[in-house]
Amino acid sequence: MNKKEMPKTYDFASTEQRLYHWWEESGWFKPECAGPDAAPYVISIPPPNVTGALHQGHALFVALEDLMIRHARMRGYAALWVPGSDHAGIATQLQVEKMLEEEGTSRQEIGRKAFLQRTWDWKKKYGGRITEQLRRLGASCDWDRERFTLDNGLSHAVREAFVRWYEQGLIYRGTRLINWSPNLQTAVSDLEVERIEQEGKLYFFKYPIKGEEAFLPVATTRPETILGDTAVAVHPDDERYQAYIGKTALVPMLNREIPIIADEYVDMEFGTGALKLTPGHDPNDYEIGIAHGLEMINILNKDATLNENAGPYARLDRFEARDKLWADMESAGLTLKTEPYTHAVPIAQRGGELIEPMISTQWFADVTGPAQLALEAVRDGRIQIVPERFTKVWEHWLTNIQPWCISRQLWWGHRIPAWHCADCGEITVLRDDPDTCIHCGSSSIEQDPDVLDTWFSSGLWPFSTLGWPEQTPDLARYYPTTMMETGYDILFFWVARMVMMGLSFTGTVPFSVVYLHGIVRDEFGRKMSKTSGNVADPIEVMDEFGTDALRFTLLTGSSPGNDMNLSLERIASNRNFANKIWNAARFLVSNLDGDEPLGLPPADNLSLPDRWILSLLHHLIGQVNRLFEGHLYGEAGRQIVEFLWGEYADWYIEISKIWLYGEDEADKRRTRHILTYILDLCLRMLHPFIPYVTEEIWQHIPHEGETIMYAPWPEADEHYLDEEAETGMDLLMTLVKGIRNIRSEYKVPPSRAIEILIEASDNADLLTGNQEIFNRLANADPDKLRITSTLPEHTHQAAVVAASGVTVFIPLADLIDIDAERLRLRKELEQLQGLIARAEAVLANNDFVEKAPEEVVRRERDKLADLQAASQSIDDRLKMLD
RNA sequence: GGGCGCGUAGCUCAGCUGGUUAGAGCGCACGGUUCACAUCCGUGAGGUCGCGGGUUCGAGCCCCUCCGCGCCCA
Repeated sequence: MNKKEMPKTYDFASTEQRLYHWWEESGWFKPECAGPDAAPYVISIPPPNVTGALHQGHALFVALEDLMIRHARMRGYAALWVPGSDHAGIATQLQVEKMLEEEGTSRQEIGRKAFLQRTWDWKKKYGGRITEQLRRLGASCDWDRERFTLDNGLSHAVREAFVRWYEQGLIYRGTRLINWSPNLQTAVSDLEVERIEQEGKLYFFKYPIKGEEAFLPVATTRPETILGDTAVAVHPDDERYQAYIGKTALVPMLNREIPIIADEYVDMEFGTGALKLTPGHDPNDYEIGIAHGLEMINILNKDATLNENAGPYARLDRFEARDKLWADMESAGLTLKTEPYTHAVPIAQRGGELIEPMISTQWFADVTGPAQLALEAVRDGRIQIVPERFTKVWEHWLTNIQPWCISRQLWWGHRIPAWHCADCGEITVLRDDPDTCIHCGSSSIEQDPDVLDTWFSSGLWPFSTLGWPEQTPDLARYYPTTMMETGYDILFFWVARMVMMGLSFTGTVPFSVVYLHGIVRDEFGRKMSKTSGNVADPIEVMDEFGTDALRFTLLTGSSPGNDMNLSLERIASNRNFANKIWNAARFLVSNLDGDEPLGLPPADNLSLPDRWILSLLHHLIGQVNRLFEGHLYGEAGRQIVEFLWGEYADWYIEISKIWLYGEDEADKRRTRHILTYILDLCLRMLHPFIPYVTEEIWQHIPHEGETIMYAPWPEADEHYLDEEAETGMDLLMTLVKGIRNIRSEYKVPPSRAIEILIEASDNADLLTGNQEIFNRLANADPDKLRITSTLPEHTHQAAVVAASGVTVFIPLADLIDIDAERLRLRKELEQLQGLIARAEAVLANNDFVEKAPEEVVRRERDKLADLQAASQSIDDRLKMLD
């Protein structure tokens, strides 16, 4: 199309938005482009929070998923990438509450209805920000299919899912120990609780025994929970405390009577060996409490002050209560000592404040059955996890699955579709909002105030976004999806739940591959955080270096499942790479003269360098396809760079100038053809990595088709593999590098053309046929380049390069110091002899010759022969100098 | 306590099913304005692949012990 001038430097800033709009407006992100018979390839986006701003984690998943989708598209799949966002209950509600607070009001004050309206307004205003930012990254999502977890369709799916599980008895309302966030005033699931090490104290005190003077020494990290104790436990084998088992203890200060029990859970080594049990406020104690049928006492209010069960300590904050109780116990002579002690305390993943375990009535999902289905799906290979090692984590978590607390005391979210009857106390759960209680017919029913865990709706994402529970055409065509690409940190939160819910509700796995990426850290491996000030904002990075540079860095700098450190230097060098391709294309374009042949170059009449570069290209294509199959995208990208920069630009383009700047039209034509062909295929392979620069360049070079997005993905063609050409070029390149090295070491000015004499023995024809390479790449003086099969004359004052039986003499009468040259050659010889000794030893080993593959043995023999020839040349040369 | 990962050049990292003399980027040293590119080109220095053992004809890669760092689960 436009063969217009290409500027000297690739200008990503003026390119990216233009191309993105063009692609999007052309409808190329839609799977329908591939036609009705194409096999589908589908990815559901991991929905970012509507409240969110773009961070490098988003940039990484977009880079990876866009790579996968673009690759699939080029291979002819009906590639569908479903975008959308997540309502993020807690995060969003917090944002809006903060806004209300600034206005001097609160959600309680304005009420539920007004609050939800405000939140929707807020969502409308800011919710588009994140998707705009995803576009900026080049994400080729089908935006017409964009979804939001709280939109009507998805809410319908949530309702259906809830009702089904309820009907199956998997969802129930129960009173259990849950994680309570006093700050957020809601329950959170086990997964939303983290543990941090905190310095505290271990408090040792006396547990009085009823009717006796004796006491049982006990240690605890949280003395205030003493008020909720319902037993004291000792190990059944603990000789110290045998006499106490079965007796009754008195809760300090309250004098409540509690039993002393024996349980093997107790660690005799820890503390005093006696354990106080607070089943109402400790997960371990809770388990023991259930096993022993202990009473469960809740001593906390929702704001983490103590309640009436704490007697005189009621209404005190938990930490005040701790101090006061301890002081009182001290006065009462019940304390023993305190010791400094570091222990792990539970904190809220969001917010970071201390979580209080407490007994509460909540909605739970018993996912034991679905978990079993999820386990089987991975075991029998219907789902493959990449990297494979994460299957172990999967196994462990799902085999130890706990009930999932799905209710949240929030307003922003899917309200639980359950109605409580004021008359009979029963619960009504229906697909449509009921007017009356289905149990007693009373109309005094009220909907449960709680909403569902955000992950409950995200768990339905792969199918709810396609229309489930309706049997839509999209659901039929694009479900199950193909690939679930996301961070390993949400394997349980999200992936496991999608698999459980997918299998449970749709009867099929929601996707067949789970690809897990790592966390993006700063260049020294620290987690990026605002407080550390080490956040590399993707938007700023894209402004400075371009989207492609960021994408390519994320893609080639990471390997599956591993964290990556992101450095600006690396991004800069990838910006340089984009510019490098740009300039290679610029060179090509400036040497075209209109009517250019496209497609495969003819296999006959090829020069040695032609055959060589085509051979390398097809090796590369084969390699890239193998790597893609194994999801090793980063390695594939790195290998393409190596080829494009290291072989194509550094060698082939330089050599091509021989023909392009020559007189022979056929040579020119052939060279242009090959230059175009190779660049075209490389651009295609790079397009999924760096979509913008590849498209922009592709539009400048001869091509077929409207957009590179739909240019067919390259397949390796074995006919181009040419070992002979590779060997020949290797020799030529080795000699050129050797000559350049001599030039550099002897400080020959780069501009000075030099005399070169080559004793080529068997390779005379090869070298003579390609002698212009020496002129162009080593700046040989064409009039003084001599290639003979026997030793040339006038070689005394010369530096020497030797490889594979070829000896290059560089007569530099004015520059050569014979002693220095001798020294240089001796060093070289020594190195060669080391290698020769090694190769000889390997080949002398009968086991090697017999057991190693023929190919490996042959290569070793060839290597030895080459080394010996080179060594011989140098040895001869040294003798000549003596 | 259980599980997983990492440790390779000064820095940040690759190294796919074990097979030539272990690579890249950045940094460093030296040299470069010839018409693709100084966001560049050429040359070079720099590694006992954490330690020790084992398997193998052959180990950075597989197995075991240990050391250091990190993560997940309890």
